[in-house]
Amino acid sequence: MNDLERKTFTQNTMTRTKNDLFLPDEMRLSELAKALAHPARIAILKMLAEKNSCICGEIVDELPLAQATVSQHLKELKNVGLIKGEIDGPKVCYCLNTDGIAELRGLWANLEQRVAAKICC
Amino acid sequence: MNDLERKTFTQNTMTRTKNDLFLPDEMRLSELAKALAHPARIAILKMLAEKNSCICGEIVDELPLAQATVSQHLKELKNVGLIKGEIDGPKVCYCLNTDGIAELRGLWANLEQRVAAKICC
DNA sequence: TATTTTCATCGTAAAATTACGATGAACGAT
DNA sequence: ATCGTTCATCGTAATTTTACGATGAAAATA
Repeated sequence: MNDLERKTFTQNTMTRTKNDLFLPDEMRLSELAKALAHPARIAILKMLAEKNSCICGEIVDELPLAQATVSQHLKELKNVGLIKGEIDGPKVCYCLNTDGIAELRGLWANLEQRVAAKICC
Repeated sequence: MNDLERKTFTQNTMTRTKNDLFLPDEMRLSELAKALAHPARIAILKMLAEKNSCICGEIVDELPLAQATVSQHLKELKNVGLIKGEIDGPKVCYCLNTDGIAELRGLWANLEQRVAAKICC
């Protein structure tokens, strides 16, 4: 059973038992959270929000990381759907992906509502 | 320069240059996001939200993971401040940590506002 | 006291993440 | 056509994460 098959199975049943794995929303939110699980990637999102869009070189210049490393972080953000990249001559213009941001907002809002104002034992 | 020194340095300056690292809020949000970066830990938070509190054994029973693995996930959630654990005889009662949840809500809300409604290049 | 239950920790293996230099491809400029 | 710039990718090393069986500590129970 590969990842796709497992995901599909989970989606079809919409239940979670001992032998099942996790729900689609849990999987997706964890993916998006993983994209935020490094300060450099958060810094990148903030830069793109401030400047609305940004060529790759500017991002590299502002981060304390090598160009190859920043490129790797950008790739992760793009793969998970939080940013987009558009080739502009020899440069690449990155910007926020509204759809991915909205998806993250929704999934987090859902979890946030569940965990709001709970009292401990 | 160890982690504490680096964090203190970053906090003192509150600026980010090529030779500096990341801002405290970026570091902290990435830590909290990392705690959400696994579907099992999200499932745990949801369980604790539903039942308000939960003994460790119930969590283990509902997750498709071994007891040792679940205990490790619980430890990570506790270390980052999202849950608390209280010893109750031979069992341990886990519950959400309101402070940690609130901190995550605040940090995410801040980032969310920045990235809201941006248009791509 | 001996036994059972509950859970954390240890040890360890496999996989993923992080980081960087080196290389190469694509493009504009000379 | 050649050169410099820009950026992705490759290869690789170090670290971290994930997972589980085995073990041990603590408490209730027999």
